Amino acid sequence: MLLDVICNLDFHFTPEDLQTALADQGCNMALTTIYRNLPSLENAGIIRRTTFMEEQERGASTYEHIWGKPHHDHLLCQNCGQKIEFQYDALEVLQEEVARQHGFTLLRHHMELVGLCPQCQESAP
Amino acid sequence: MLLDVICNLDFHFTPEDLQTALADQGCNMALTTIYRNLPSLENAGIIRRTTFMEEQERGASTYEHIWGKPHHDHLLCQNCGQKIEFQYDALEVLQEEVARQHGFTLLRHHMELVGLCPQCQESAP
DNA sequence: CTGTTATTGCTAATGATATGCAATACGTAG
DNA sequence: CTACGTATTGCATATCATTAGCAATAACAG
Repeated sequence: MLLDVICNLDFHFTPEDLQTALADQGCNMALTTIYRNLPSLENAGIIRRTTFMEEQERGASTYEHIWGKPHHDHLLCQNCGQKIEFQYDALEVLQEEVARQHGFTLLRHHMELVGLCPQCQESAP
Repeated sequence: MLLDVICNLDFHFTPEDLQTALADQGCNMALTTIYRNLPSLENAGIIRRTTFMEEQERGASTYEHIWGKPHHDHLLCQNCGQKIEFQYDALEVLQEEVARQHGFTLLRHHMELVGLCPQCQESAP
């Protein structure tokens, strides 16, 4: 049930969002239970915790489902909060390069680009 | 006093680290006060909050002082927790490029590369 | 059907951070 | 130097996300 709801959510969600979505499906699950299950789903590679530095002051952490999706990072509008997924291989290559320069083996990364989306540039220039 | 201690700390610190460091200097400051002052220092561009996705589960957020230092990102060893600062302009250029492709004006970014440092590669291969 | 184990919900603990408020330090005008 | 208004502090307490304890229930094997 939890899995099903997660896979039908299109974007970033908090544990509470999940609870609401579950309730909408007629399934009343305690928040505790959700919190207890999220780590398993994360380890299983079904969801990923994506807390944005930019928003993390106060508020629950967010997740997104990544099952079957290719790796991506996010572009975030500081004004409207809109999040855009992108994939840019050249960036990944350069990150590898940086790691190599320091003798590191790169395992993963967290990257978040913060700016103004086209609409917000117009409305607040 | 707070400022002085911060500038003498070489690396990432939590609010509690600050309290300890202050106490070492004979200055007993309540944690509350430290929490109240950190945002000002952050707005003033003296410190920057650098919570690592990789470590954030449980535990206080960390800051680093950036006053007078050039922009940099971090390479983090997942095994020993060692943090290395780096600067790699080509990466920044590509980030700009990604933003442009999506019509965004890039304001800043948060990037954290996670891997294994040279020492930890040997000891845990 | 019955005993065993895993999962749930509820309530209460935890830990980081924020807030209310009274006490104190500070800065300035006289 | 002194009196007063403002800003800063400490303390105790609140808040909020997350976790842990535990008893009740569901799932499941024999």
